[in-house]
Amino acid sequence: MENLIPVISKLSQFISQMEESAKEQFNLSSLTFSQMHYLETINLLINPNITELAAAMKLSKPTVKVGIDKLIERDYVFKVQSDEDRRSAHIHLTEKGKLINLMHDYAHKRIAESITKKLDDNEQKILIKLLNTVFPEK
Amino acid sequence: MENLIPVISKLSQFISQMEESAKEQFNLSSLTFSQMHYLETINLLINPNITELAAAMKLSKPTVKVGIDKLIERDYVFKVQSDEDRRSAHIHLTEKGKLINLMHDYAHKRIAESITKKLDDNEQKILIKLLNTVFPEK
DNA sequence: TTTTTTTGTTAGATTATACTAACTATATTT
DNA sequence: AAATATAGTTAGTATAATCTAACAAAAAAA
Repeated sequence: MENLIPVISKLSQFISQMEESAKEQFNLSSLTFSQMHYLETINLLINPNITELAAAMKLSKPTVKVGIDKLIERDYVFKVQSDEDRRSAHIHLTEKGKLINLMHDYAHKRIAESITKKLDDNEQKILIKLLNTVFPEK
Repeated sequence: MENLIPVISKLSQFISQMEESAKEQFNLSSLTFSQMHYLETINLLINPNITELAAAMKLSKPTVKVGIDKLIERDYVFKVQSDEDRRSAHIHLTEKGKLINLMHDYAHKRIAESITKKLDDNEQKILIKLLNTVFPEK
């Protein structure tokens, strides 16, 4: 296990670098970190309302309200009034907001490319098998 | 390669989660993301001056000056006047500031543990060997 | 059908983060 | 030695991010 730690450290740094550079390439540098965090959490929770989003992000509801208003103004998200509960609205990502997913996908693809470039076909197969054991599908 | 992308995606998310939970455990939740970024960059550049730090972070010097003043006030960093150039000072992490390194180390250890837990001794050896091929020492 | 709870909002305040312009002191170049 | 450049600071400003308190409207519980 001790031998694994340093290489995890490098892997972790490498992933961060690739995510950072993907962010630049997708012109998402104008988003603050906080705004990225909103978009990522909305994506994760799948169209949450303000209350759910505030709980997940450990922020007050007024804080989240203000943050979402700004993201609406800039066309990253929109609200859909709920049918079941007329007080509530679900927050959705716009096409522009979904760029954040494409950005992550792109980063992951680039990371996968860098890795496969250094391994032959057989090694690649073994690595994929091992990682799938660690992170099983579903 | 296509098979590698989804598992990279999971790995990337898992690493983020572990870093986040390590941040909480090290009582670094009171630091903003921006402040974490200062500490990480100072660590990376090894005691930079304000000008170098501003360049690396793509921020103006007055912005960085204010940010560093706050980190000094909270005892995360300190300045050491340069001998060669009396205009300049190097920024160092305090023991409290170095917590950020311990935090990352801890996260990496936890990640390594989770991975080894799912693999037998032989599989672990192979994984370490493959990752070392991808990220060679030095 | 009242009462209570929940969702979201408004208002008002504080602190963090960022900028440009202008300045001082020191180094470097001419 | 004088002119220019560099490191850092100060001042002033704008916007982002956060909070608590108080409220309206709707839903749920009594």
